[in-house]
Amino acid sequence: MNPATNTSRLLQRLASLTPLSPEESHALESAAGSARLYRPHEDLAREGESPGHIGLLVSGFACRCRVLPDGRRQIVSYLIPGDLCDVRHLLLPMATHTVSTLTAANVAQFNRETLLGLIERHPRIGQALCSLALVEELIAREWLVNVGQRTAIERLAHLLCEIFTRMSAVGLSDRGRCELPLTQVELADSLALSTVHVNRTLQELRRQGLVSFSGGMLEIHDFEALRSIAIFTADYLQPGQTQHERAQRRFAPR
Amino acid sequence: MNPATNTSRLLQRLASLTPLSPEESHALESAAGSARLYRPHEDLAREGESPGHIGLLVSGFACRCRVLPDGRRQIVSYLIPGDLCDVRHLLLPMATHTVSTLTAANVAQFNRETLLGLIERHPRIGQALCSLALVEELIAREWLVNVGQRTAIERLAHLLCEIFTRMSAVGLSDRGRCELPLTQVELADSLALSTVHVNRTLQELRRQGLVSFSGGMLEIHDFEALRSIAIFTADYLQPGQTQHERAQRRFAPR
DNA sequence: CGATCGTTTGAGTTTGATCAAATGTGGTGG
DNA sequence: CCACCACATTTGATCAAACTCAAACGATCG
Repeated sequence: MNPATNTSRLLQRLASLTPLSPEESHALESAAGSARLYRPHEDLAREGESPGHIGLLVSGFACRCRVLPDGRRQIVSYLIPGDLCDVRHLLLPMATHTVSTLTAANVAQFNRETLLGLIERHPRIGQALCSLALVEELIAREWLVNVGQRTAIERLAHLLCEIFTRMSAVGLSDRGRCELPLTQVELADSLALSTVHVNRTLQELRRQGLVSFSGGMLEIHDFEALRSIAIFTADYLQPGQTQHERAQRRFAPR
Repeated sequence: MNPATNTSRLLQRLASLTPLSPEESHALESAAGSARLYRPHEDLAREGESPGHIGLLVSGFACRCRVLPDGRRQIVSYLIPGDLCDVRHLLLPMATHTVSTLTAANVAQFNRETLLGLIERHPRIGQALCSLALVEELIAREWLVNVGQRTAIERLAHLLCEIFTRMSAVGLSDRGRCELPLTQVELADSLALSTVHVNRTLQELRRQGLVSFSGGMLEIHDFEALRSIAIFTADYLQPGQTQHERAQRRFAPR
């Protein structure tokens, strides 16, 4: 891992969806504003507002969530380094979800107008960003399947597989381990389970020797077994790959 | 309602997101291939395949769903007239969901290359289509909140509110009524409930005098009450509107 | 050294699932 | 026109996954 620039993880992800020329990459890179540091549990965007810039999570974790008037909360996605807070605000003015940091986080800002101008000159960049948004949609759909059809243990296993795979894709995993600074309350709000049940389900995964999860660190001891419990496939995370490429890498992603 | 052309409902929806010039509209209109008629329960796209064209549902209903290897099925969205089957295949080659008709359906085909060429000449069209995809993402997220946080009766009420609002937006509702050719099995697979429970929940909505639903026709007797049970707001369906516009129309959508 | 936050454990409850069967409702073909 | 079939809806009875409530335990921190 070379020392990451603000945009390097984003570019890494874009490259796997829509190949960008060096100039295009560079143009995007230089459009990024300097990063601002946020503290844990600060809001990056609030439901109903229309921010004038697009944030790029450089480091740290954040989540996107919706809260019903009576307090029920559903986390609808996690943001990891390299994720854009809201590509959709380029085109749709109003935020329909709140985005909050989970940990301290560095967020680089793209000015909305600057980015729109950039896309006009480099349509490929627009395509790439749009692809990124489409992948987010696939993830949202997979979460729906998860919460709708899988049992508690399958759900949890699936979430862990997904996050680990995404972390790996931006070089943030190492020998089966990655950072994962989530509390059981947050897991519960993601999986639509109670905290108590998440706790027991986690214990079951530990008991089976599949994962360790404590101190903000996730370690997967047996990815194949976890994946099989979860009925997880990474297709939806790498929709740019053809079947053939995927087959070749089947045993590679660690 | 003037006699609808193949693309008129699509154009109607696009107009509310990204204003298109008459030329742009016309260009898009003439890019549409002739419609093909499908029978009920035919697949328009299959998981894992990469279709060479983009379908536009001209009439009829369809659904997008994922099936787990053991048969559990989650419907992840409904397609109504004016919806594109898969904008995302413009950029992402592989289908991650199966799309099937629910009723007989007319589907106009856009050739993928033609449409990409069109977008190159008219970037605004690209923007508009991208916005459309973003709205689908918002819908998917709302479904996640629905299945994750709402009770059975809230879920069902929410789904009915959503579909009715979408049907209204393309001129397919009339005095509180719209077509809705879904079986209770399909409702169950959308809401992550059992058929039996959907049946009982529907009865409860009927008992409260809120809706009628039979023979493929939905009638909402008290939208306000239904909406209040569902904790429904249409924000996510009309994200192009500013707060102000929405306030003005609050009492208008019928 | 309390205070706060997160995790863990136990006991009882509820929502919605499952199973099984009865009752419509169209369609088809004799 | 009726017998039949497939499919959808409805009802009843039982069951289980996950929830709620309550309390204890454990870290971390000013």
